[in-house]
Amino acid sequence: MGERTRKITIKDIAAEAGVSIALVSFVMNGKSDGKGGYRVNKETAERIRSVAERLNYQPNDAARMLRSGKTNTIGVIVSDISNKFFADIARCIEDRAYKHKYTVLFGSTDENSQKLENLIEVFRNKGIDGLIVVPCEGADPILRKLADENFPLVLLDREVPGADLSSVVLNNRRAGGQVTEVLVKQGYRKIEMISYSMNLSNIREREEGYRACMTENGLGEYVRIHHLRHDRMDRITEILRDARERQVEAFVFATNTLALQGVTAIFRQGWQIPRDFSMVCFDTNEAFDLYKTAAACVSQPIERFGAEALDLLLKSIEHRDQPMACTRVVLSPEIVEYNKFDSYHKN
Amino acid sequence: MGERTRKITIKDIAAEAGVSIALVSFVMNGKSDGKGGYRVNKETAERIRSVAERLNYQPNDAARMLRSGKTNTIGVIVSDISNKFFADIARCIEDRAYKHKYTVLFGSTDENSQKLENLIEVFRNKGIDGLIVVPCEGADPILRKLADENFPLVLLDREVPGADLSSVVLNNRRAGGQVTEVLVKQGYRKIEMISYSMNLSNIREREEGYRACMTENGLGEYVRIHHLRHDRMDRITEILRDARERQVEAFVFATNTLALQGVTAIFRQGWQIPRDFSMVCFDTNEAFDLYKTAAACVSQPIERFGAEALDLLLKSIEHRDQPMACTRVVLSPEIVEYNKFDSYHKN
DNA sequence: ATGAAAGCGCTAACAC
DNA sequence: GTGTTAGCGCTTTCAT
Repeated sequence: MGERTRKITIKDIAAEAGVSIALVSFVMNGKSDGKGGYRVNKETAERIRSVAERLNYQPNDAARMLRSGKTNTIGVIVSDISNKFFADIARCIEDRAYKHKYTVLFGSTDENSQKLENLIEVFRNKGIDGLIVVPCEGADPILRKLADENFPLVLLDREVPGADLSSVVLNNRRAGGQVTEVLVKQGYRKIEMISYSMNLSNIREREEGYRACMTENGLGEYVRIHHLRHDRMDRITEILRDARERQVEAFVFATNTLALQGVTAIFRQGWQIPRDFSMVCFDTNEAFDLYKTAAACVSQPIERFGAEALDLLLKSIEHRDQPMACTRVVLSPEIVEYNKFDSYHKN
Repeated sequence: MGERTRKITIKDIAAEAGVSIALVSFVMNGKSDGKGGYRVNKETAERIRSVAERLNYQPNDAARMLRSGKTNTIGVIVSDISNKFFADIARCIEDRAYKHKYTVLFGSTDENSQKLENLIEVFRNKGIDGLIVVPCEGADPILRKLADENFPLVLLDREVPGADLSSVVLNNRRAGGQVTEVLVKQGYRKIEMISYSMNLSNIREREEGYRACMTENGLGEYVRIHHLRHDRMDRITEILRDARERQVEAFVFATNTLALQGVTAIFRQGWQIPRDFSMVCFDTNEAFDLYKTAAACVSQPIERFGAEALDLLLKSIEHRDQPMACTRVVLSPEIVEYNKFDSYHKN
């Protein structure tokens, strides 16, 4: 024990099997079967394979990469990988990528475009074959540059308006409208929205949806969207206090994080839900789920997000030579209503 | 646009600066400053650096790795990266690793030792310099083999009994005892534990802590630990029904996942907390936090988990030559009590 | 203080 | 069908 066992290389296999390293390489890459133009004797191939097996041969990815430029590695950059929504998607992507023999590198921007740029640089040095990105504010020029190089790239969750980039997003406008409608149907009128000040496509569209729903229901006069800076979430308390005075009845939270902050603040004030305020939000969490805090949540198809993004990326990696075809996948939201009369917790 | 701009290599820099590639390499690796034995003319070094900057040189990690065997990449394998506890730790490790110029590869075992083995193989082919692992059942032989090769390895959250491996774990026994004690102090007597059947060091120790606390408080006769298979969580409902009949008063849940399952099942039965049952658990979540569902939670020092594990690993990578020093870091739990009299939600 | 050169392990074009 | 060989970009020893 403690001995370093030297790594087995194709050279060792070649020697052991009494063939050339080229043959080993072909066999190990499955290029021995007709198509590639190279046909290796069936028995020879079998012998090579068995020797490789016996010696427990593991190809050296660095060498392969240096030579072929292919790494079978992709990068996934999200806002915050510890955020449940992104963590779940990341997990789906990882599992699916693994099946395709790809390894995934993860990174978080914390909504900072400088970090995004750094991460992309690091990842590219690692030789990733492609990239899935949740763009943050200010990401546009960075991503455009990538696209101009024809680098395989897929946007997730948010888009870069005006850029021809493949993306997988939710129909946020519809989701925003439908979730607002739940409140309207329940008879609330003074419904306001709590949102981020960040200029992100998904947020803007959710706001659009809210606004449209309100207007269509003749509640245009009550439309009001509060914009929070994500680094100044504490401001939410004063917004809520003010809202309470203005007798606002319900809120649409543009993200789960906002909703969690909001509900926490509401409880801290001694107010209750839905006694003092009603609410709906995007995505769910243990609290809203278990206690039916929200009147409704937008449920996003996590698995499809991951699957579609990865498939799109792999396709784009496969066809790097051809001029990039840009596909836009728009997923449908599902509205989960927590009917208060079904609630475990009688009000 | 659309043009592939060929990657800049040290060769380009050398040509542009009118020096040899060796010199460029030295300068880029900071080995020009006295110590390495190689001293490069200050002006030459400056010239090289400025050319590299101007051409936006990015070293090719694959080449470097092939040549030097060092990748500046580590692997982190947990049970499930989408689990909040692990996602949070992963994020800490990633951030900290990044500062040390390391990249992190993540993987999930789903408590399956076969997956663990596969992941380790894939990661090793990628040439990772070291590994942080949350061992699952059956991981022992796999990890021992790694250790025998003197491969830099740090265990996280759980240990492999009897193996001399570095690890960062919680004082689970103490945590289990202290959190049980909260219930005892509140006057509950028929306190049972809901745990996993998996043979994991952390789980076993939490059970120990519960048992010890009960015994010390003269409640030994009530000690009862229910073991659930993690793939048969639905069984929890019948356990709860039975417990209700036996007039069990409170539960200690061995993990947050178990607690969430348990509380969900309790609510489904129309029972309430703490009216019908009281509970304590490990880690927290939005629901327990917001609604003070649990009487108390064990709070684990997430950041320290990540930091200690990474530091230990980096140290072990640095000293690969020396016989592995095995360090065991045991972190202290913190008990967060949700005093029901402070609760926002009057019972 | 600087340069020449030998590979790391692998792929793929080409020769036999 | 199989073998030979030229690098991929980099680090590092040894000359100069």
